[in-house]
Amino acid sequence: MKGLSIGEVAKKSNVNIETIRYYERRGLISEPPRSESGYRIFPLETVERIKFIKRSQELGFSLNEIEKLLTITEDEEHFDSKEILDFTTQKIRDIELKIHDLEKMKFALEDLSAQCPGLGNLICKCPIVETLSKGGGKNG
Amino acid sequence: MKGLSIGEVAKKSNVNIETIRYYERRGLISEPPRSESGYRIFPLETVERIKFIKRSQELGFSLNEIEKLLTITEDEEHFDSKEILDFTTQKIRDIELKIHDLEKMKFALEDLSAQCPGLGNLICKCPIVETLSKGGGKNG
DNA sequence: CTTGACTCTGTACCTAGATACAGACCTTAT
DNA sequence: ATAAGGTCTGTATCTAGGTACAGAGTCAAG
Repeated sequence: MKGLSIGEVAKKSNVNIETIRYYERRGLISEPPRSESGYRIFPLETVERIKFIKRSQELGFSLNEIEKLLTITEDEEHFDSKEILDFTTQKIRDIELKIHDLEKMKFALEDLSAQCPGLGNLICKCPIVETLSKGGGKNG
Repeated sequence: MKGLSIGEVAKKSNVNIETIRYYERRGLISEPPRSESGYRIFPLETVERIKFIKRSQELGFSLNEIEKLLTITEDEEHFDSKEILDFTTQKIRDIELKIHDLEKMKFALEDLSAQCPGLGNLICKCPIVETLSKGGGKNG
């Protein structure tokens, strides 16, 4: 049999079987061909696609955003250069802001661990909260 | 009156009033002092704290993670240098991976928009999916 | 001294994103 | 040829993170 069963895809991409069916229902992955008996037969790329979806969620994107990202880069049907350009431009900006704020968090944590170099019971007060308070994110 | 009413905090931090009470219940913000009549009186920093929480969510952290982040940087009670160091080290690594993957997504989107320079109906197929497929994230 | 806007507590409800069955049907190793 | 284990559809349930009342008290302006 060429292709993967739903169980194999689940194992390889490290998600629940039901999640795969759920993504199919939502249109995040396309309906795969079926075997004689009606079993789904997934192409290998499905695993990468699901990993991409999962990782994108961890980066703070919703399934709706991810769907948009995926269709805009793949769907040649209602291809519209202007729309793609607007979308990608906005998304790139979003991503830059995310990177920017993550870097601020990272620096704050580095400061924190630098100030607590395993010395025991030293008190260190390094409020991380301020890190995101000026510039960068939507809440500037 | 020194301090902010819950409505003022909601407006300034751009969240629903109920969200603030919810965060208080969850312990993400500490219980504020009350007026004679029982109204909450929030210190100004609460606004920054809530913005931090909201932004952190957009960066892919759960409220549990955010709570940990906040308490570890502020709580001097059960201060434990080893614990802080372990936590920050891990969190810094997480953040670096996020930045890494966001940069890959960004480059993919830049390629995409570079290939579709507003020319109309050109077909461009630049699957973003592959961008996160090797190295970096938890799913390698 | 009342009218409209806020706030209080408590409880119910909502959305996104899964997960978990139930009951029936394949498949495969013994 | 049968029992264990995978899969099917359809529906119900669950968690996280809020939101929305209801009913009662509070405050500020006219």
